[in-house]
Amino acid sequence: MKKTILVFTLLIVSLYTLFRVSKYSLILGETSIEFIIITIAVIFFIIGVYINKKSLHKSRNISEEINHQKIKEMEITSREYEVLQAISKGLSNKEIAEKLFLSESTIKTHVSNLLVKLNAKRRTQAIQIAKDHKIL
Amino acid sequence: MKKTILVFTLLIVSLYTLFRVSKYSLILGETSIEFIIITIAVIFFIIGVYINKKSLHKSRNISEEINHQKIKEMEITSREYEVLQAISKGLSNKEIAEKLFLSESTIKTHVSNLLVKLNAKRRTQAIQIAKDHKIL
DNA sequence: ACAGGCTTCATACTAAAGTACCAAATATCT
DNA sequence: AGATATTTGGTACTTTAGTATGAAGCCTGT
Repeated sequence: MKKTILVFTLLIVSLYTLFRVSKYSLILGETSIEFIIITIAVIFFIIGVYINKKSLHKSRNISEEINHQKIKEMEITSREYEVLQAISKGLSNKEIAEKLFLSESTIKTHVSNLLVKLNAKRRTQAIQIAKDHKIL
Repeated sequence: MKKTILVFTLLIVSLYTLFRVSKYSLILGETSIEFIIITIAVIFFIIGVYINKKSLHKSRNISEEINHQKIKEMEITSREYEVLQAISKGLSNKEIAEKLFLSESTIKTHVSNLLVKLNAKRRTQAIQIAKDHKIL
């Protein structure tokens, strides 16, 4: 938000400056109209590229962000989500159990519940489905 | 390539048109210099946004493209790669076998070889490693 | 023609993954 | 405090995954 305001302020200031410069130049007869037009064109071309890059960058990150709303909708609990993340990293149930200081039985329970909630038959499918829903 | 040429051609034409219009307008005294500047600014701003969007789109796709070179380096054969893709979609060995009209034994062999080549212990880990190497 | 890699498949096995069902401790919310 | 959801864990079982080994047919380059 702050950046947007800054950019637009700079835009207005540069526009105003261009007015003054171009007018003085014309009155003094030193600069040709072609030069002014080219200058303006180049400046605003660069501004266009810059703003677009920024906005695209943001929207790209948003699209790759995790959909927390969807996690709630699917009724995936926080512990289950931790297990899901571990699965996507390629860990086995035993490894996940060690990582979270739990028994393998517990992990199996979580995984089983996850598969039902994600409507998956296997953990590999769960990864795919979770990524489709932008949960991972 | 063709599009780039088209865009630059349009750029030159529009620039030339602006020259003519601005000159006539000034001579005739009908249009203010401010209006011309704003027009040019807007047009080139839009052009900047457009070109940037195009180029970013291409570069983004390139960065997310599959690293075919890496596949060769890891000595993954074409059949093995097909199996790898199927694994990442969450299919079981049986399902992969049906999809490729092969026996489950064959798929198991391919998977086993894949795990060695990818230095993975499980198929889920293979997916993760493959994505890290931009093979998937 | 022959070596070498690729693909295919089988058997026999071990290891993980996943299901079903139950039970208890812990939070959480009203 | 009591209902509810979460988290944890167990047993017993079935299914899938993965390993090891061997073998045969098929291309490809020499």
